[in-house]
Amino acid sequence: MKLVVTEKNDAAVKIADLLGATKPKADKVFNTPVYRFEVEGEEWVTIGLRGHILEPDFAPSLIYKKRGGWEGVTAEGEALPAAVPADLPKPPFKKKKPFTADGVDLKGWKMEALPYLVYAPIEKLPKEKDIIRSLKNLAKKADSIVIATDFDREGELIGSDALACCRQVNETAPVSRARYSAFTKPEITHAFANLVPMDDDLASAGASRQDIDLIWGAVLTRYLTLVKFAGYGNVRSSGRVQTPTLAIIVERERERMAFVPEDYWVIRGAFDAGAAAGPTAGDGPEAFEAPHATARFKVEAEADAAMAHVEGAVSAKVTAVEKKRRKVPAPVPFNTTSLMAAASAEGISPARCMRIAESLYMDGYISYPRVDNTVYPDSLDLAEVVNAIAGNPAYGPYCKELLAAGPLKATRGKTETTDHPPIYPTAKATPDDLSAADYKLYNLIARRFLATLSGPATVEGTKVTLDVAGEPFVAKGDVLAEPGFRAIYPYGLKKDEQLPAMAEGATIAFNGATCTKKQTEPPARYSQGKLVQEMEKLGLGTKSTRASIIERLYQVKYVQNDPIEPSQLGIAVIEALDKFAPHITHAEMTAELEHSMDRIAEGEVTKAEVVDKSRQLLSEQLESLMPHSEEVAEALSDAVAADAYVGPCPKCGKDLQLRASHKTKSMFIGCAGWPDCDVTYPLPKGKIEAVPEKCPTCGMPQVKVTAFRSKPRVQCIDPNCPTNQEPEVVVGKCPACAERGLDKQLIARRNPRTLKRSITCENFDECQTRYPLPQYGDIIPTEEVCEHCGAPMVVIKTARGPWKLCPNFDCPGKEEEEKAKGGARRGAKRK
DNA sequence: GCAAGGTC
Repeated sequence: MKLVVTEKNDAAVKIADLLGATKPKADKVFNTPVYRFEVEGEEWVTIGLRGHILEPDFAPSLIYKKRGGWEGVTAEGEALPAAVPADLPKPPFKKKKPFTADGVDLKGWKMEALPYLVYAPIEKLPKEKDIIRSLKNLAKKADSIVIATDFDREGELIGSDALACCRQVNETAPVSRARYSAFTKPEITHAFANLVPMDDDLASAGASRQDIDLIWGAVLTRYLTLVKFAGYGNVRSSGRVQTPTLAIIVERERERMAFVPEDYWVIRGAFDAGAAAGPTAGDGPEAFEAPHATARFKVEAEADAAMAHVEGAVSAKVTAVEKKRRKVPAPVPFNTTSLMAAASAEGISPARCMRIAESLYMDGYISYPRVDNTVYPDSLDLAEVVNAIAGNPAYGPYCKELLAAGPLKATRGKTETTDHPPIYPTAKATPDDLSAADYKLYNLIARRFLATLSGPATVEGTKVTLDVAGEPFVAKGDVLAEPGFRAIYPYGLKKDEQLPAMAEGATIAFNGATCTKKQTEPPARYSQGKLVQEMEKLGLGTKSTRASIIERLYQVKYVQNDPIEPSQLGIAVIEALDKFAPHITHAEMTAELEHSMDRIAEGEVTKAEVVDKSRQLLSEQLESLMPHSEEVAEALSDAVAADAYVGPCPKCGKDLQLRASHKTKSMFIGCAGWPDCDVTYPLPKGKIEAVPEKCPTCGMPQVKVTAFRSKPRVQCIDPNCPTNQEPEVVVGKCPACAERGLDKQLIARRNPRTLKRSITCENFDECQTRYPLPQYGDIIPTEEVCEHCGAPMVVIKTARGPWKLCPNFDCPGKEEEEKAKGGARRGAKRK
């Protein structure tokens, strides 16, 4: 039997389909799907891994022996050579942690252990135990093994790990490597007819990346976390990719802080081409505004002079009319980065974009979403794809036009790789097939695909120069003359700015001018989409990891909001590392690593040499960091306090801070003077941010509250402040009391202690009737009563519009509603 | 309790 090992299940399916003389039979080994088929009478089986199946970790201890010096020990008790320098101080042999009698405990997070952790031996541990079990089971029976993982460095490493697992149970089966770069019959057939040996050097290059990432990440993360321990769950992480990424964000923030705004003045004139002289009503169809030809006056006196010149003028002369047509080229095919950037502009974060894309891919709606390629391969039948999605009525007519216009020709991007095709739709979907968010992304991908097959858009630009008492004004208008790809791809399209028709030499009405003082703006913060592009430019992360790395920065609270803003903690981490361990804060570390890996792959250096050199460098950086621990600790705790600060405590004057309750995992405001001062304030659900402005009514601090899917609102932290008082609203009669012949009122009110709002019976003690209410929105009673449970219906009026509901959570009507909704939408079904 | 890289 021939065993073929691929990187993912999908690849195992495709290879079986393409090579099998017989139709492959889907089977399972334990819980892992495998595919059996025959080639020239021989039995073949393909198995898909799940990416890396082994994971590096530190061996549990580092031992110093009086004879023989340092030794690493793996979990199995095998001695490993560790590149420990001879002059590394001997650990104090105490029976106390972190140093055990045997040596240094590498699993315990102790500051004193860090210099040893740098040199800790690393072993590879199983990560996907189920898959490894299935793989070994097949390998035992294999006569030969073909490693058919992806054709890149990580693929070689994944394959080499898989082979190591196979070798544990089968030492003799011959092994070869299939190298392919597309799932097409000719490509796969060729790869299996021309098998090559495994490239151990390339796999070593990948393994050195793993080791270096682990060592640097673990040492610096533990350092930052321990230097000012803030309780479990407060990890201050650092890594080869995330830290330089954070540094980019912090650098932009520094530029913004250092920015000195400059004043400038803008003059805008009001014109009306419908009349020969002003003043006119100025709101007719031919009225328009145009700025002075000097877009920005840097000197106020000059702006004043221009204003003085046009003062009293009632007409303007059209001195020039210029029309220019320009072509906007159709966009190029989507790869992962450009998809994330486009989705980010539509309000979908890169991480969310990739989660949705993964699920669309798994359900067969789009092609493989992790690609660098931006050129459709020749093997992709474009017309077939167009036909496949034409069933969506929103695309149908456009698809017809495209197909009727002759052979399809697609735009090409700059990156051409052969691993996967660019991202395109693979099946029709309509808003009824998908949840709203899934469809939004699908729609973007489908429309982008059609746009890449379309012609350019033609924009007609009109530039009209006007003269008002010797002062030049310039009116500009852009109109989409020929939509081209814009007919199907409206993303990022500017609205038409149509100027009224004007002839050169004509006189039109001038309705006066305004002069406005403005200030130059600092460079903008990065949006998540822009940051992904910047990371790609700097070689930070990969198509598969960038989104999750940005998400990680949010998770550890180094950054907040979108556009991305660093927290004080994020800034402090970068400042500390920049000062004492600058290597980790720069993208060059990755560039150097890439270079070293190329050399390992070429056989010029060994993995051990590269990793040892990196260890030495880390050791130096740690040595410069350790003596300044007090300074770093103080900077970090000051930053954390600054991030949490909301204002002064009214009782003791110390800082009021945002805090997380350990018990309920919710946020509240507490005094830094606790336990001496017991002042606390409750907070509503949602994201909370401190704002500098005090409450205009009572002078207490305020917070910005962003509840789920609603607009942010600023509110006073004091529940007793008049601004937080809501009138109690009588919404109707209590149905439970009515049943017992009592006439009791149901009242909507907010509990000042918990801030929760509910409808409660005035006779609650006896009848226990209470209905929960949404946190925000005005409550408006109605005369109606729920047909299912008899509770009074209420209308909630929010910014998103009013909606009527039965407040009873257990109302039998709710279940029916759920049933009616359920199943129709995939998104609802999934969660 | 760490990283970054695959993939679910």
